[in-house]
Amino acid sequence: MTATDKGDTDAATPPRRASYANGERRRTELVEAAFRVFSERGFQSLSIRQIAQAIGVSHSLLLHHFGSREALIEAVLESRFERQAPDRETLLEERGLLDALPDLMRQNLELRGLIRLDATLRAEAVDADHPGHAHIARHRHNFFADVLAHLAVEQRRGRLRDGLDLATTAQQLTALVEGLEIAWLYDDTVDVAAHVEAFVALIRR
Amino acid sequence: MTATDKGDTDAATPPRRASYANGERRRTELVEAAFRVFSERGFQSLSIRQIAQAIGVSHSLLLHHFGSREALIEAVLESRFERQAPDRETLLEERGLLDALPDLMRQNLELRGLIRLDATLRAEAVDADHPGHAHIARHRHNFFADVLAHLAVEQRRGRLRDGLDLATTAQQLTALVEGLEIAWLYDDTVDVAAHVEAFVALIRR
DNA sequence: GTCTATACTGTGATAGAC
DNA sequence: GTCTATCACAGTATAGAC
Repeated sequence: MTATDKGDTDAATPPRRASYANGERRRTELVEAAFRVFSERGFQSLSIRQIAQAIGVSHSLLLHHFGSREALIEAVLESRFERQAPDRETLLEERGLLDALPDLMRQNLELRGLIRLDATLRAEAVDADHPGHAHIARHRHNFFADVLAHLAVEQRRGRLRDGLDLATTAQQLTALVEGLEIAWLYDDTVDVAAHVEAFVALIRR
Repeated sequence: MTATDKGDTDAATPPRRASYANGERRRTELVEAAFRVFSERGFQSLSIRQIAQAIGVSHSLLLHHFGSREALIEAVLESRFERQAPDRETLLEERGLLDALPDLMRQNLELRGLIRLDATLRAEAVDADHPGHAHIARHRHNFFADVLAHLAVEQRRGRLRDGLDLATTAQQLTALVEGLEIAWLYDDTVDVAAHVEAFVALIRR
């Protein structure tokens, strides 16, 4: 990450591990470069040639490493989720999803391009034959399952309203989060976190 | 429509109104044909050439009448909203938005392709320079304003929970509707109408 | 392994013939 | 009004340079 990385074996010549080919390293670099481009400019309107130009390589190189434009986008998405994962887990365990969610969303909204990417891909990948369909569907399902599990915990602790249908509530919360992202993209004065908080207050007893 | 077009002073064949050209008629036919295609197959994956083929005309003809693929899509969307408008107004006035909304959504979901079109366009037109941006933004804003107005009425009648922030609630309901459409597109067992109903119950006293 | 040049097909759009 | 070229650009695939 940092340019000042002196420990270890540091060198002008890249250190290689046995099992990882250099290709892996280069690929990661390209993913991060593309990540930066996407965060600023989104990806929807960018051709693979434009992306390559912004990074400073030929478009053929990107194709060589990723195989297709979609695969490149997927790789960037994947890295994005991984990057976020550690914080996410900590927050969830310490404070519970319902309380941590607003902060999690506040944090996400710092990367406008990425939110746009999520939202666009989500809508676009609805078709089962879209290249990113499986990836997005899995991600959505995992989020839904997380919400449902956390709701169950909250209910067991008696912190939810009586008579609440958990599956319904989980579905509502998922839809709310996704819908609010769109609303925020159209008007960034929309306070996503506050709306999520208000919903949580609504289902608490 | 007419192949026999000699001169408009004398020719008795097609009765024309002064301001409406025949082109208007043809355009409407094409919109309806495209509407049928979109309803079944969506539009995301269809090129303008494929749309033209499904209708049985050349792709240039569509371009001639609409100017661009986006404009064609917009025209179809527009006709769709107009088609729905009368029912909508009646329902809203008779029963109030909060109660009518679930039925309205049930009705909409009969046209899967159109819902997909709405959802996709909404995400895609987030960019201010997207051709459909103004159209979608206006439509979203109108819906939000409608919801807000109806909530105010409900509140005045004392039918809402105490201490509810109407702007927040309106934003939540809008996001919920849009988010649930996405959820339903990924899994059509999701009961959109029921979830909306449950949310309404949550904010009622 | 890393990278570029180039060619192939399909896209949205335009110009002009009938 | 409608169609047939034709355009520049897209994503992709391949061959080959270092």
